[in-house]
Amino acid sequence: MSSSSPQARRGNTRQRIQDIALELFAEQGYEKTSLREIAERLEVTKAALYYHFKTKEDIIISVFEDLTRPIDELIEWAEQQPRTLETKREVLRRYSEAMAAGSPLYRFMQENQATMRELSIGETVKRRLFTLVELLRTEDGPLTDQVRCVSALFTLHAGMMFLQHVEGDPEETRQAALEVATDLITQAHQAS
Amino acid sequence: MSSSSPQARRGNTRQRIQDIALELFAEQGYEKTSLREIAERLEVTKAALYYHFKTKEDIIISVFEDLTRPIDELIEWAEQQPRTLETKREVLRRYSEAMAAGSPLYRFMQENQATMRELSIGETVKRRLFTLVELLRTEDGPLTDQVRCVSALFTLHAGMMFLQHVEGDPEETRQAALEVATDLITQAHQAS
Amino acid sequence: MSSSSPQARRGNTRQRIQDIALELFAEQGYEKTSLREIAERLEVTKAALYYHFKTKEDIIISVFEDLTRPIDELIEWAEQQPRTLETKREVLRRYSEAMAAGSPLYRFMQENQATMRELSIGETVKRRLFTLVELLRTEDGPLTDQVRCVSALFTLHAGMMFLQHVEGDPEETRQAALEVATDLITQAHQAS
Amino acid sequence: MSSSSPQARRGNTRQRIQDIALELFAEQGYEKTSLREIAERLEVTKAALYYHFKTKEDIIISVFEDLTRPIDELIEWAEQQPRTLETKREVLRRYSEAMAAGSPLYRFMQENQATMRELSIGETVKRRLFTLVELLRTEDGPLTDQVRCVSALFTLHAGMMFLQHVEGDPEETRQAALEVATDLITQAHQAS
DNA sequence: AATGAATGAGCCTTCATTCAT
DNA sequence: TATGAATGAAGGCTCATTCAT
Repeated sequence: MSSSSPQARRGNTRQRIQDIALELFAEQGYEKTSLREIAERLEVTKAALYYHFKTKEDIIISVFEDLTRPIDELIEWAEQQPRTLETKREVLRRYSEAMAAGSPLYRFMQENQATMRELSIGETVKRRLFTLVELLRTEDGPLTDQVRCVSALFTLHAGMMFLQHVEGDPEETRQAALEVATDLITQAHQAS
Repeated sequence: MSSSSPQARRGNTRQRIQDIALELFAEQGYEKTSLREIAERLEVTKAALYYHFKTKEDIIISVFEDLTRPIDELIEWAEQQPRTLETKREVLRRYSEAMAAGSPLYRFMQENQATMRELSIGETVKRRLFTLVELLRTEDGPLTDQVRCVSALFTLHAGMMFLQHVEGDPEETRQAALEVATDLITQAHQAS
Repeated sequence: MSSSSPQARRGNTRQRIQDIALELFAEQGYEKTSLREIAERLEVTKAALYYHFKTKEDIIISVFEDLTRPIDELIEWAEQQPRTLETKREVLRRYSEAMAAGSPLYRFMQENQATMRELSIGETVKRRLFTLVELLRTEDGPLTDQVRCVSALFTLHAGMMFLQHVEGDPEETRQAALEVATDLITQAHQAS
Repeated sequence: MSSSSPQARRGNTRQRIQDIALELFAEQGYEKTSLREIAERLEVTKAALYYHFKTKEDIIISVFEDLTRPIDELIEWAEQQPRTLETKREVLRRYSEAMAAGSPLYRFMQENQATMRELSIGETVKRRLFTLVELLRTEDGPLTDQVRCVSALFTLHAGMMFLQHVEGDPEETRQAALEVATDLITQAHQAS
């Protein structure tokens, strides 16, 4: 699998910490995962983690920043586009892709919302979500249409998290979720 | 709100523990809430908690059992009904109501999924969710329709959790979410 | 020496922690003394210390408060007396006695000044010392006389700390230091 | 003050380490100052410190040796002089000057006595102090006169440390302290 | 019905130090 | 003349839990 000779590990310890940490955080939750555990899996000492990251929180923050950059870029892009239906569809498409690419992180965020709220990145996540909704929704439309936009986003999440446990091919499921989500914003868009 | 004179508290300590515990668990998360904190808020000692509950987990379990009974009853009822659209609508309606009635618990479960998975009740929650989906969905329909059913459920959740932070009147929002969810299963139902 | 059967220790653990802690702090310094060490000497666990005190700092603070009360009382008393030479002599006399009574603490404070400065009590100590000087000195006298008053106080400290290592009978040394200190303030008092 | 361009720093790193270390040790205490902190202030790595000094203790020792040489020379000189009052006065004068010249170190030693005791130089300091007292005092005189000699030394210390926080011009204060100290040994000398 | 006192395990973090490069 | 990467030991502190009273 991954090379495990001490020489081969040189120079990429930081990356390895991020990988293992995310894996464990997603699997067991943030608070239930101790730095001891992460260190053991990497066959280094706890102190080595502190050479690369200032705190436990720092580890998840760094992973977060790496893996959510696409979302930031998506938002930046979308803010410059006209608020057309096609733009909204593209937003959902790219959002779905970004989630698929960083799926363990998104799973982590979904399942550790209480933790996220106390983390310094929690605020960022929240703001980002609101901005995204803002980009999808139609101002002054009926309440149900606002809900449909939020629902579209949550459908993508559901597609990633929940549905994967049930249905068959992940990619196929993701596409189906994307279709349903697109349907929802389409309804909302056309109503107004 | 609740009576706070020492005499008035006599005999209902168990209930008070459950109330405060749920409040704190929902607010700060399960692991971040210590028994010390709960005890302090109740102005009793930690040891007193152990008179009423065997473990920390026991507290949340007991709350869970009290507040999710309506869901169990809903499932029992639905399983005896014909799989008509009207039945499905009724399921959503009652599910939405149950969530509104025990909202701190549902918020807790949503925001502490990682924790729930390790708790003994986690399995129950999961099974219940699957059963609910089973009752809503149409077998052998296209994948998108299956997704729509799951999405309907998640829309109700979104209506409770996320939307409350944004829109105005909670009850109005809940109704809107219910309407969107009903729409979704209606589409799914009619397609087949 | 002290009773060491578990029964006999019941109920006075708090006191025992204070005693041993002060002893170790005075012997090895504050930072060099770990809670583990204190706990081991008491044959309890570290956690037991935390039942009785909120932090390590809390331990030394509580000892400090117990053992410096006489100084506070002395200051209160002195502030109500006329600023006569006799009053000043009495201040020195009682100060010397208070130090003798709580000598390990005073040794600790003298030898851990850098630490004291960071502790919350550091400020108190400093203020108290200034007040004491204020009570002894003669306003508007020549600078040398001000120095003599400070010097008198330091002579008492020297009598406690340094001289004990050298000369013979502690009590005799203390009396000698007191005499020299009294001489110093007498000179300062009469000059003006 | 000190040149800070990288080129200018070449070759005097050792000196810079000593300077910053002493500054921090005096400011925050020995144990509270970490090598990381020193390295950061110098904008080098911790490992660089180990190129110049074998251990943390080594740093303070080297500073100590540089700055206390005058005292050693003073003692050597005094031991060859007749035990006259004039000699004693000269001892105090030069001692006071040496302290003024290396004041951060002397402040450090005063405020970190507990630490000093564990350091290898602690013994040296103590021995030196005893020798100094020996040179000032009059053998076989009454105990109070012995105390006066010790008190004279402590007065100089007080003049450096404590009084600086209060009175105005440092140099003036130092002179006043020297005068009081001289008075004390004069009394002691003449009594016999 | 509840308290006082304590425990054992574990947590995050920091430190002085080392060594190959 | 220094750095990058890591270690071993320890530190202060918190937690869920227990039990005699």
